[in-house]
Amino acid sequence: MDSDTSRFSSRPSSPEVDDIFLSTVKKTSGFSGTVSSTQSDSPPELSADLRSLSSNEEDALTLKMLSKKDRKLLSESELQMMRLKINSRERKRMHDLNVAMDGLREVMPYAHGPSVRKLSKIATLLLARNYILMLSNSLEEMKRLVSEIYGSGHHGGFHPSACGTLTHTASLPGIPTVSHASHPVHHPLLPPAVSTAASLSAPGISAVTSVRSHHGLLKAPSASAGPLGSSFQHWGTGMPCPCSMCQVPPPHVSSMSTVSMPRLTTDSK
DNA sequence: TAGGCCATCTGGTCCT
DNA sequence: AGGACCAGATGGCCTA
Repeated sequence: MDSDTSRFSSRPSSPEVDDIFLSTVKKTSGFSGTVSSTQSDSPPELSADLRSLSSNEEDALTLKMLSKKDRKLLSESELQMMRLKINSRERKRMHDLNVAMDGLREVMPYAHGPSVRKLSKIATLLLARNYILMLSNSLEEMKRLVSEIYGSGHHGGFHPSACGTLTHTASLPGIPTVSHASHPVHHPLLPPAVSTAASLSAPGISAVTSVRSHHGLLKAPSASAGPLGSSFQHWGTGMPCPCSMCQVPPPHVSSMSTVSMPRLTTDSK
């Protein structure tokens, strides 16, 4: 957490500390509104701004910031440095958040590249949520099918739904080892399920365009749960995927899109 | 040009 | 007391 994440800032225009200081000085020296750091590109006259720090607005600002005791103990320059320190922390915190967001984008099943516009934050979160739901459904489907396959050949000796792992079958006598690397290839579900993430790249792009264009991802999730839910046409040669997940989108997906995230659908900023 | 997205500043609140 | 977290405000950049 204490790592220097400012190096990974997705915003190349992220200001250096000196620029931040200049922008803050610039702001507190007479400008009433907040000053975005992007405005600090042109270096102001630092010495002149420092001399003007004792303006009425500066005083009002510092008076609001601190208690009477603090006002007595701290000089204006100390208050200024404290404000810069707070700003720097907040900036770093947001940078860390952006780094985490970039990390999330990297593992999301949508096309990455210079020609593809980066997912917005809200689109990244929504896509990630749908992706997790889709993977969960894939896992459940796999469990169910494995249960059907191996459960029918034994006398109730296998209960994947209870055990929850595919590798459990390895302990059964006479049953070939089943693992993520060697699952049965005769069933149509498994290859698509494993390659689902890669095959969802195109839907990911549609998610981007959807959000960018008319926020379809945010306002009206379809019955197929948005870009991921509507994109289960990953089964080869244009034929629909035979797995039940592709046939029947889970109802809770769309419901959660609107119920569990009300602010996303109603908050218009 | 309007709207979306974003970074930053700022003050308030909560936690350790 | 200091730091983390949050939300509002503001302005810049970009795109349709």
